[in-house]
Amino acid sequence: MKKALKTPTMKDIARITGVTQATVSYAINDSEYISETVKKRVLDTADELGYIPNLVARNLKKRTTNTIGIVVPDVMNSYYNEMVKYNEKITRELDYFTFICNTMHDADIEDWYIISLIQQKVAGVIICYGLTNRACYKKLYKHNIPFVAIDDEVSDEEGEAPCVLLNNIKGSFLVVQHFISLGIKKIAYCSEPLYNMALRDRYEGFKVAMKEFGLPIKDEMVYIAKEDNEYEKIELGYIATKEILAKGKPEGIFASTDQMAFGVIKRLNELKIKVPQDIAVIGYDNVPFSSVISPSLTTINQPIMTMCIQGTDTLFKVIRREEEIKRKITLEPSIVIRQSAP
Amino acid sequence: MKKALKTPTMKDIARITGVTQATVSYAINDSEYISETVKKRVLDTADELGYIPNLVARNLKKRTTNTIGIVVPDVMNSYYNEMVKYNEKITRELDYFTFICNTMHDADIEDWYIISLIQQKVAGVIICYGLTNRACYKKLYKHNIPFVAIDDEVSDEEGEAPCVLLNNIKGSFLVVQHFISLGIKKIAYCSEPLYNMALRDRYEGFKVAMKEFGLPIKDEMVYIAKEDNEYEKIELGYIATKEILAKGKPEGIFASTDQMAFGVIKRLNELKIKVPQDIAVIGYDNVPFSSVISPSLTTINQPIMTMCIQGTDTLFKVIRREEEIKRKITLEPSIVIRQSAP
DNA sequence: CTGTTAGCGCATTCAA
DNA sequence: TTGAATGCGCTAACAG
Repeated sequence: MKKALKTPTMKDIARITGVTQATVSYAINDSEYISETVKKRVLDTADELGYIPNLVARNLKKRTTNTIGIVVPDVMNSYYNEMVKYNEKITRELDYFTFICNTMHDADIEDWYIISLIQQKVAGVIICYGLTNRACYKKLYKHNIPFVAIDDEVSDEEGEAPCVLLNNIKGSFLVVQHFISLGIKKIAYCSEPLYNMALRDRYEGFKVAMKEFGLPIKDEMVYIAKEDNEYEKIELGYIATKEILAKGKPEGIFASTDQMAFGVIKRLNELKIKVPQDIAVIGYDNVPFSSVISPSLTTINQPIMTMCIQGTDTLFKVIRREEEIKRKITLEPSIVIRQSAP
Repeated sequence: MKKALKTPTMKDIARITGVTQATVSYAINDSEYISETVKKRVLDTADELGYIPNLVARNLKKRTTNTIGIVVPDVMNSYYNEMVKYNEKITRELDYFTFICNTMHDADIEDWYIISLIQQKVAGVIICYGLTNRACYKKLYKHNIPFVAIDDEVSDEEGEAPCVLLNNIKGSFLVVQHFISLGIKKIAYCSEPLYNMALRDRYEGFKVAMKEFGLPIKDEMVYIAKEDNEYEKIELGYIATKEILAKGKPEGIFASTDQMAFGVIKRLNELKIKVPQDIAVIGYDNVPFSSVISPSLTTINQPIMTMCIQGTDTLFKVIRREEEIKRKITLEPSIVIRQSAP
């Protein structure tokens, strides 16, 4: 059990200052039961020694940590990393640390991370966009780790947990509605694999809306990717467009994520098909780039900041045992109209 | 000191199996000095109880942890988050955990994170794109936390550390060279604030190359943002373009990052200025979107994957005390020619 | 106010 | 091979 050079501990400070280690602890933790003079002496030598508290020891003693885990499919995806950024900020401001858990929708990686987070004794976990491996929810629940799910619903059987939900059904409805308001009825749909509830709901919402407006859904106008391990999301949209155009002539393409929509537009641009004149395109997520691409992308905006604030807020309430919340919050999306479907 | 419900510990397993806690430890850690029969009994009850080792305790005992910190300016930036993703992957495969430290170039946040990482007793730190607060390097060094700097150089005075460097001077040279090969001599330069070595070197490289090719650098053709707290990078490029066009008529614009280049193109598109016919644009970083935007972006490619592998590899060598490395690795960039400057 | 004491859960030395 | 004992560095009763 070799180890780095020793860093000063409370014991060292105690020895030098001529008090007990407990007294040092009081001083460091600014206890009210300690004289100013002793405190000053202790803190001065602590300073001199460059003392930095050992959180591992403190955590062991307190039987809890000031770390949380954030589980996310892919930090490289614009939509997901926005979530990471906001959450990191909120968490940091509460003096908590964040373990980043990038799962790539892989059930085994999810499992490894959840187990490891439990071992690390994290105070809580934020799960963004759902877990492929549903058994993981049970593990967290069983081991008493508070968690919130953002944009995914956790059933009571999997472990009661607060959720911040987005009305994805409504979002898809807004898309179809907008297409129709443009006089577009031949609408194609493309999506990455239906990994999580959000994607399933978007697809479901599309079907519901089409039905509601009395429009048929033709199989050849729907492209749901099987596996995307080999492709980037953008590439997926590109491929989807190829497939769709090979089989039919839509007037509008609804991509279930902006990333895919970028691929769609890329392909259409290459084919010199005019967007939106020949084919209009609508995405979903309103990632920063959607306003940069040309034509700029009409898309569905999600209140990500609000989702994070609500989610983190709820998580910390549970961590602090202020409430035993199982509340579900549902937020509403809105449509952002830009050039690709004006 | 309230606490969550108790989870089973080695002691519990010991009591139930009728052995000592030490024996349980042997079994769990697969020690060679334990009989198969006892080991099986122990592991079985461990399983039954759903035992999960407490890493906090283990870490305290071993006086080291299996966590590292990754310090990065902004996970929402495509260029930076690629680094996070690769590093997370490599680190996870080594059974290590990653604390994400998002600094937004803020010296205070950097300081908070570095101090906290020391408190958390991380095994090492990966610093991407440099720290604004140079004193932080000294702290890590003083507290004996191994670290590597990626795309930043750490002086010996700040604490000797291995670095993975990129030849940013060369990258800028390639840009200027390419402009000239296109017959473009009136080249404008725009950059976000010169936070780190990479950005300073790119600017420096631009000046050096211009000089080498005998071209003048006019003040009005250079836009270095002062502060960008209020703006997104893309917005910065947008603003920079306004400023530059107000003062002159460049034939080419060199943006020090792709993000800024996107803003440049956005503005030019709005003004119906044709890219590259009227003004050619070259970025830097080769982020995934650079191939998606239209016109697609000519840019400088950085071997990010290699940087991560080299960086992490070096860090873990130091962590394992295999070598006391202070080596500096320099990688070379290359130009990717696309439509914006064909 | 300060010292004494007792662990937190685990790994590891030394005996047996 | 297993048990007993020790301590990692810290917090928090409790006693004085």
